[in-house]
Amino acid sequence: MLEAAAREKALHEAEQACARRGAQLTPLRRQVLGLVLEAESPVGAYALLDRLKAARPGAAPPTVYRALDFLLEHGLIHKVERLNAYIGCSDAGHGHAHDHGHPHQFLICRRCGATAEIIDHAVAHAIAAAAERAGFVVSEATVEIEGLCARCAAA
Amino acid sequence: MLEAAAREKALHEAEQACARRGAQLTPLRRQVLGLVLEAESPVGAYALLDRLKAARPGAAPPTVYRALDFLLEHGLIHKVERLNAYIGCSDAGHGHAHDHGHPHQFLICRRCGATAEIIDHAVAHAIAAAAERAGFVVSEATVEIEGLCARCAAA
DNA sequence: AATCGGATGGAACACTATATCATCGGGCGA
DNA sequence: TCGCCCGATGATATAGTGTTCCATCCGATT
Repeated sequence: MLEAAAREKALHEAEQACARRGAQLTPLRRQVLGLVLEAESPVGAYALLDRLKAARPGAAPPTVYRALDFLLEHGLIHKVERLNAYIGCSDAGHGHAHDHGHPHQFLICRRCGATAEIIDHAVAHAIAAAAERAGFVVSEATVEIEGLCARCAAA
Repeated sequence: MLEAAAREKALHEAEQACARRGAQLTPLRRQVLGLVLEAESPVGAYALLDRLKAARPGAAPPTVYRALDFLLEHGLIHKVERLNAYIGCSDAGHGHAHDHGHPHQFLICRRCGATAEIIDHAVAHAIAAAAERAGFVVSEATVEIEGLCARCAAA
C-alpha cells in the first residue's frame, strides 16, 4: 500500500496519535500495523499471521486479532467487510479516543483487487439524512463499492 | 420478518418472478426462502441449516449455501456483510436475470439487531457520482449503517 | 513486598464457507 | 425406447475466519 518511506512516516504519525490519546502502540501492534501498510491490497488476518510468524514464531490467531482490534479501535486501520480483510486508514489519527473512524468509502476492484479509500462528503451526508428520516442514530456506516477500477475498466 | 400471510404472498411473488425469468424456484429453494422470510432478523447460514434439518434431516452446509446463492443471484434475498447473515429483499423480483439487485441500504440496530432495508436514491446517486469521479465502474454497492433504531434510541 | 491491570502466550474451539465427487431425474434427440 | 446431457441435490471432507479461556509477564501503584 505504501512505499517504505511513507510507511515509516505513517507509523511515526500513528505513534504520535496514540501518545496523544493515551493509547499504547506496542511493538507488536506497531509491527502488525506495518504489515498492513506494506500489503498491496487489503490483507486477511491469517495472511498477516503468516507474515508475523517470521518475526514472532509463537504468534497465534489471537495475537493478530487483538492487534487488529486495537488498530481498528483507534482508527489506524479499517476492515473491508466484503473481503474479510484489513487496510490502512488513509486518514489515521484524525479522530478522538474510541472514535472508530471518520466517514469513508471503499472502491474495490473485482479484477485486480485494488481497494481505494475515498472520503466523499456527499455520500456521508446522504447517508446521515436517510438515517435521520428513519429516526436512526448512526454510529458507523460501511460503504463498499465493488466494480472495476479505472485501469481495469479501460483494459 | 413477515407475518404468515405476507410471507405466503412474498413466496408466491417469488415463484412468479422466477417463472418469468426462467429460473427454477425448487421446493428446497422455496423452503429456504421461507425460512429467511420468517426470521425476525438477518439469519446466518447455519441457523438456517439447523431449521432446515427439521424438514430435511440430510441437509448439510452446501445444501443451504447453494440455495442462498440462487436466491442472492435472483435478487430474492440480500446478504448483510457485517453480520454474515441473510435477509429477505424488500423489493424482490423487480430486477432482470442475473441482476444481483437494485441499490439498497441497511439500517442495523446495535442493540436489538433489527435490520431494515431502505432504498434511498440520494445515497445511490451520491455513490454513483463519487465512483464516476474516480473513473470507477460500479457493479454493486454495499451500504450498511450501524447504530440505534428509533425504538432503541428512544429507550 | 503485595497487588493490580493491561498486554501477550498458547491451546482449543466455534463459526462461516467451499471443494469434490456421487447420485438422481427430467428433457431431448438418435 | 434408449442413451445422453445437464441442472439440482446428497454427502463428506476441508478451508477460511474469528473467539474463548486460562496462564503468564511486567510495569505501576501502594
